[in-house]
Amino acid sequence: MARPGPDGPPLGFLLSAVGFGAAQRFRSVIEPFGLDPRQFAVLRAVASDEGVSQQACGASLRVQPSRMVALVDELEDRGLIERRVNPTDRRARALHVTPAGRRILARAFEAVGRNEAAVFAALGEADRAELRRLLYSVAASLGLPPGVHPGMGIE
Amino acid sequence: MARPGPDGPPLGFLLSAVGFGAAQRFRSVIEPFGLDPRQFAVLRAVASDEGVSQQACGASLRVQPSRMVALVDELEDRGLIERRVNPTDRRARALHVTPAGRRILARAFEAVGRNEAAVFAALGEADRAELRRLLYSVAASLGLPPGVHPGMGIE
DNA sequence: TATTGTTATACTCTATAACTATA
DNA sequence: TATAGTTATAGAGTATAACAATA
Repeated sequence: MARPGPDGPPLGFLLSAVGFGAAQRFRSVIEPFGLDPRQFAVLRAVASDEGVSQQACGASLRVQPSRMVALVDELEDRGLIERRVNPTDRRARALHVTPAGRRILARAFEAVGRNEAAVFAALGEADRAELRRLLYSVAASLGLPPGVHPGMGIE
Repeated sequence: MARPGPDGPPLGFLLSAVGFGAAQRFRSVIEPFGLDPRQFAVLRAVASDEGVSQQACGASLRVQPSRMVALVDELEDRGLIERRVNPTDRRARALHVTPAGRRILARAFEAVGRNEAAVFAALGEADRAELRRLLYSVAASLGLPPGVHPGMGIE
């Protein structure tokens, strides 16, 4: 919400509102798989870095250690990831995705991909590239770290 | 967070992350004035519709009635808005911005405008218009109501 | 009987800091 | 002494539903 103008709401307001809408949509798309955005992020991070420690995983996602515990607890209780002992450091837990976790993740990815296609269906190839370029520019201007979604637990 | 690709994160993820970053920035810009985004929205809405009832204001912003009470309480305690009696319906409160409220709002608007200019400084006039057009397209695709920021209290 | 504003309650989410076991 | 993980506790924020006054 910001200064109103003759040509619609301010760009920052529009950007924030559309981004929020996209996040809401994403949440609803993965909800049928029993995942919320943070759980999805952890599952995806562990899948792409098997054996990562709990706190290292949290650090890359900007999630606090004490929140990682509950997050990993839920995923482990549902049999989607495992805590294994790290032979070189017995304080740390090596996180691994189970076969069931991979199946859920793959199906969720498909649903997310279908949703992306639907949301940006009205835009042609050139428009999507243009939107990506413009968003990167704004991200840089805002000082956002690349590849990290803010608001996951640490600011 | 969604399907990773060779040309960076998925557009939906990027959009959500940048939108969140813009919202965070907005929050930090108005924070020195003692306002959070919802208070700013209420103040702005009342300023542009003097005498509006509390629940009508909440409905236009998608804020629940019981939250409007606390929200208006705070603004009233700080002398920024007033609850007056509505002569035609004594159940309703007519909301009005006080002179002090107008001063705060004007100064906050200035700060928000300066921030907008800074955030989009790297984009030329044509790029801003393009970004606006693309965001409108996505907003329509997401089914977002125009002029309303989701996440203020009712989905 | 419906509506405006209000309050009370219970619930979720979160940060903080203390604790353990290892290093 | 420092670190990985865990747990406990207290606080903020919220939705829900009940309530009083008025329509």
